[in-house]
Amino acid sequence: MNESTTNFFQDVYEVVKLIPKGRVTSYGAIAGYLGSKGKSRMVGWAMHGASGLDVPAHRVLNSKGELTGKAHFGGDRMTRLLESEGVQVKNDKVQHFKKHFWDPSVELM
DNA sequence: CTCTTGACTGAGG
DNA sequence: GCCTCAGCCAAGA
Repeated sequence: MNESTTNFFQDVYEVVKLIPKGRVTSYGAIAGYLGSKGKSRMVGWAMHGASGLDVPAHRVLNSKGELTGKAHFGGDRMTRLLESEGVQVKNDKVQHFKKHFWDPSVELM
């Protein structure tokens, strides 16, 4: 495995694991915290590979607070997980997104 | 090796 | 609020 690319994926997993219960963040926020925000798609791809790992990918949403990755969890699994953590989800979108938002570049400093 | 796709984002119309 | 475009880069066909 190449260190350049694989490290990014591992870093993403680590950051996602640090997301507190009942909090959510965005692909772009993680990408921006690690390197360039343009890598937001790679964060999404990292989540694709996070399936089966101990990574709360359901806490990672797009910039609008929508559950874009919900389809990859199978049905409403992602929605249920978020609601069970105290996050209100309506029409595949997180309510009070700004309130639940967890920014690694701020929280982790 | 080339081309397309995609769990994204911000800017512009 | 919706559509389009450009930038980002890995994986699959």
